[in-house]
Amino acid sequence: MSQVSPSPYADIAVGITPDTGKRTLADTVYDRMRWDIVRGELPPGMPLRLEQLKDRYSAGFSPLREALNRLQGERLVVSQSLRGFVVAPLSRDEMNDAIDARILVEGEALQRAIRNGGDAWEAEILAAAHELTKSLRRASDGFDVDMTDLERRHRRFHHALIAACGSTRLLRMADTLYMETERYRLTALHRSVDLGERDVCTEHEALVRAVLARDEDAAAALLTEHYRDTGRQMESVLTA
Amino acid sequence: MSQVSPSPYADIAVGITPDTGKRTLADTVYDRMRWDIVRGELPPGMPLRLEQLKDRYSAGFSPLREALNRLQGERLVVSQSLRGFVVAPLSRDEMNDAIDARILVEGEALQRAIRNGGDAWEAEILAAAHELTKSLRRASDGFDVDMTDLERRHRRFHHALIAACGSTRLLRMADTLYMETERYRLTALHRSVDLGERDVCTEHEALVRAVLARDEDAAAALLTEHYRDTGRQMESVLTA
DNA sequence: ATAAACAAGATTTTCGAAAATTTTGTTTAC
DNA sequence: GTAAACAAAATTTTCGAAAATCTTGTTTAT
Repeated sequence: MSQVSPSPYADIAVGITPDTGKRTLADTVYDRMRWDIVRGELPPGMPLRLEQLKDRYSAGFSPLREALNRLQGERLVVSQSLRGFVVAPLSRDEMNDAIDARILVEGEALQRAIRNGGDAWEAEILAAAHELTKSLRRASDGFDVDMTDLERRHRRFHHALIAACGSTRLLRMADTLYMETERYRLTALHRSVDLGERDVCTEHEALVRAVLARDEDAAAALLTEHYRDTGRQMESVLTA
Repeated sequence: MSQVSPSPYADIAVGITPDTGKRTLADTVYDRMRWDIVRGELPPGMPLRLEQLKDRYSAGFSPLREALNRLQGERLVVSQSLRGFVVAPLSRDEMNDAIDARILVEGEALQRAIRNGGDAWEAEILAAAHELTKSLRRASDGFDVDMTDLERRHRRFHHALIAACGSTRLLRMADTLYMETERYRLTALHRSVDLGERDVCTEHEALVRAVLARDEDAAAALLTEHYRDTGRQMESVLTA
């Protein structure tokens, strides 16, 4: 754990980031806060007091509130009128609900991508898989790996698989669900639960093979298994 | 078209409305604006100038911006940083994407509800169906029917079907997608395209029968057909 | 002791002015 | 005539203070 790199999610559509490169303060705060919540820097259940956020993000009330309202739509924060915002809590039930939804949405998206995807899609999958594998192996060999960078690679891979699905909605739902479930994985990692026992790289390879072979059902099944396995491993971390 | 009744969506979870009955100005504006967009009072593509909204909703910049940011998460408005907000445009592609997503999400939710639902669930479906049918028949008999009330009944019915699915996420996605597709239906109605040719009530009845018979596949198929038919009829309204 | 009533403090929400940025229109240079 | 440069107007975004509401602790009455 090192480096300074910012959020690995800066490109996510859910974020409603602009087409032009321009960014408002609210955009930046939104992005940073999202990453802070996903990685657990702002822990589940923490009350988000405006006065504190003001210092932390060097922003006034308006951009902060703007960011919080967006985050609410992605289930990363919850709010009660007149009683402010809280980092959305984590629970086993919520996790399983998120995983099930992810399997539904990404499963469908993957099948559509397999039907629609072209050469560029295949190429990007291979590129993303390679980049991820390298980082993962380096990490399991005990080297120091930049968490943010690893997370960026991880997301790039999962995004690449379904990128050619042809549906903006499915992609956006997948992005949202990715972040929701990632909170659990990163929390587990942080509490040094070894999720590394499995050979994730091999699972990824099998998935890529099925995808490139255009085997819809096999690919969807592998994806489902992949998520369920991860889910099972993470259940141990959660008390409720 | 008469009455004054407010938004029929006041209860929708997506809206992140509070547990307590309290409401902030932002909550109210959000709710009203959402309904204004869905029913086409604020037409697709319309730029949402803060100064105008200020008068229309009697609110300052803060609650307006808050509402707009939430609406953005539901794809009812789009924004470009520093260039403000616009009512999300309507297009055939978008409509079909929304319908497909709805079939995926509600299909799954319906199947789960059929597996989990109890007596109260069944009862609520019958109640909602009855209330909707009455209003629908009254309308087709040429009587004057309150649009907002009809819309409330319509949503109640579709919500009742999947209410017992056991997944907060699926319910929320369904709510969002409901509003997105409803924009097309209401726009079509407004341009007096006759969507009334079909006997929607009969379709509803068949669906209810399959659901109560706990026939997952038949119910999902009927739901799919129902949405696809409606979609086809609405395509005519759209130029692109 | 318990509960209602009240006051003080903390926090959220709202407002309107100020700052920053985009848009529109005009002028100038080539 | 066309395009760059600039100025004016319109608009969004941000700020900080004011208003509204919730929370906590104390007092008072029963």
